[in-house]
Amino acid sequence: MGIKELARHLNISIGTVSRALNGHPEVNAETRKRVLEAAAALGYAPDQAGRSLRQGTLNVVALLLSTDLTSKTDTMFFMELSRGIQDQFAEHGLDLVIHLNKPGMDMLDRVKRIVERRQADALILAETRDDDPRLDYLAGRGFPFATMGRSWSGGSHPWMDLDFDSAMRAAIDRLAGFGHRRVALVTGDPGYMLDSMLRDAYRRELAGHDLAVDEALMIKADTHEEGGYRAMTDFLAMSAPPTAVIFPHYRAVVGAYACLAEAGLQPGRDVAILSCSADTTIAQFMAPPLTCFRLDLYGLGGRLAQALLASMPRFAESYGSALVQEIWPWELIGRDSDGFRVG
Amino acid sequence: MGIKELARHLNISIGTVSRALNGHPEVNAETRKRVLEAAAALGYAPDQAGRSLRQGTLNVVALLLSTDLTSKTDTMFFMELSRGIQDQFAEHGLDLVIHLNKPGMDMLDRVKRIVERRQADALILAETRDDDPRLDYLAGRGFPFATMGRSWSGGSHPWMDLDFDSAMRAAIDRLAGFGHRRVALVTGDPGYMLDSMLRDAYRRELAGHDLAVDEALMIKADTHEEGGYRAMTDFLAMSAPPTAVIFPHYRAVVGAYACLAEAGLQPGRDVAILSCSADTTIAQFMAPPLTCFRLDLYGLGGRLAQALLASMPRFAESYGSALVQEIWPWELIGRDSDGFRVG
DNA sequence: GCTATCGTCGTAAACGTTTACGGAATGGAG
DNA sequence: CTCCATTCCGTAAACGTTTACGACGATAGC
Repeated sequence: MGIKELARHLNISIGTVSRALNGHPEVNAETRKRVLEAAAALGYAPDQAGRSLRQGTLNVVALLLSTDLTSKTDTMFFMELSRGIQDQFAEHGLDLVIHLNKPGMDMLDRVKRIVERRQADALILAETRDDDPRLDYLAGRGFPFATMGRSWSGGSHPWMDLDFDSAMRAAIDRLAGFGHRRVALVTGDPGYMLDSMLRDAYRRELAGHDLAVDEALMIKADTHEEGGYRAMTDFLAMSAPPTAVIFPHYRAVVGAYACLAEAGLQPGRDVAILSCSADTTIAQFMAPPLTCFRLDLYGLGGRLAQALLASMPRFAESYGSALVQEIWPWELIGRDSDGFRVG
Repeated sequence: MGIKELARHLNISIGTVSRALNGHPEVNAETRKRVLEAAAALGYAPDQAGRSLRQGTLNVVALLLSTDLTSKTDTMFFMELSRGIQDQFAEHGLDLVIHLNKPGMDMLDRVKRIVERRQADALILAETRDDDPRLDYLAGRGFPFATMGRSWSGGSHPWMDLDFDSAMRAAIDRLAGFGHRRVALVTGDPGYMLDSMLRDAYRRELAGHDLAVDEALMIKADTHEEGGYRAMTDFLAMSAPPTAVIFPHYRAVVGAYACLAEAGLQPGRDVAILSCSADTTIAQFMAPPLTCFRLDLYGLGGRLAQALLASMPRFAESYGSALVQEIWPWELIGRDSDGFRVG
């Protein structure tokens, strides 16, 4: 069962067995074959704890999800991302541990605990905030980590992010092409980099289309159904409501649709609705189908994992040690929720 | 940083330090206080690998999710469940590792690998199938595990499940009360215990209401939006379509709604739609709001974790060693998707 | 024939922790 | 004072693996 038993069974020393299993060159080809066959036959697999202790590594990477996922954000997004990350790690014998935090718990404390107790070899953070203290802490300790989403400063850690500028340009191009001039934006808390960058891109692209930026049309709301419902309610109460609304978070769109239905209005006919979010199956089954963006989240997760691996010394030989920071494009999928001419 | 350094810093042996930290009784109260204070001050936390090696335990429980989550099933369900499980485990210093499998991979192999490589101290399985080979394997090896969902035989392992009978009774009670006599059911693959039990309960409750069971009204479909769309399409093509349809999986309802909209029909007026699924935020924002069931998934996850703990020898002292198998009730929340009289 | 090199393998230390065992000090009973 | 029990603590072994070091034989160079 242990390596000792395997060695005894083969009349070989445990040192040689270990070397044979780990592919070290200084072992006879025939000996290696015997060892591998015996290991397979006896179902031997090295004990993680022993190996971890010896080489000071756990083969575990933790993914920390910071907000209350199920109630506020898009679980689909993170499931698909996690799958991509995990499959990539699996090829290197690494496990992904997803840490879901209780709403009240401080994220920095959580990170500190994981680092100090050596619960993982590396960390992946998501939903980063501007000036996120977690990043400084990890960088200060020299702990390997990567993030989904960049900071304003860029930073010197690996990350993947989305091209908000081009997405917003495509969105506003499309809406302006339909004749819309009062285009609203509903984001979540701008404390998150995601929402902050969306707002930034929105301002820039409006200006690029010679459209005035009306601060009243930039609403901050919760990123779930009820948030979207309330935001839409606010818009309808205006003296001059927007003719088009961009919802980066698709769950908010569900709320907005409900609000419009109650008011006897129809998305895609009375108000244009467009979502800057990854395309989900539900988007094409909404009534009317939702215009949003195509995004390869599975692939993105895989690349994020690779970027992290490249920053870890033990994988330097297979990945080099380049700093990988990528901005992924996404492609607009026009559907019926915003397809009408105005004015 | 290790326990050695901490001991040297205190002029105490490492044995005593270890005992002090682990709450053993044979250590002076004042010594214990000094140790705890120093540990906190120096930020010492025991190394998992060393501890694992010594006491042959990893403090890790794996949750195995078997189907392709994001594309086929309800991610919300498992996120909420996971949160409950994890929070419960956290109180005992256990980590929850979620293993997402690639669609093509055999589940039994995955389980075997986890057990043989000692990647976890216990397992939680979901989406069990009738005659699931994983259960036999684990029981045979004496490996601690629990399942979300029971088998027909009940089995001698801990599980949590839902009370399908009472839910189906409430659903059919309600629909029959509105005058419906042709009530259809759309489930996923009956190979899964969940769908199998739903079909069973459906048959029984129809009979209990003196309604005939028409096999043509029991459709098997994929449990996502497109599956619901297709099922609804099939119903509408019938010479005598059902006047009410029960969709256990809420994602399928989204597809059904879309199908009805295209046909110029309205849920809750032309066809009654009712979902035997946990209430999600989206359900109340559908148009019309969806009748479904309230379920405390977070609490359920916590109980499932406790049930598993009770089956593990090392936690016998805190949990006894009773076999915990519970069937949870859920409460129908009537909304507008099915609220109309027929006939 | 002596030495150097190479290929292969065994030995033993080390990783950080927990715990069985035994010892020292103390206190109380006789 | 002796003896025993109790309280507290130090010592060292053990968990399963990896790897630095050295050993051994064989081969080659001179």
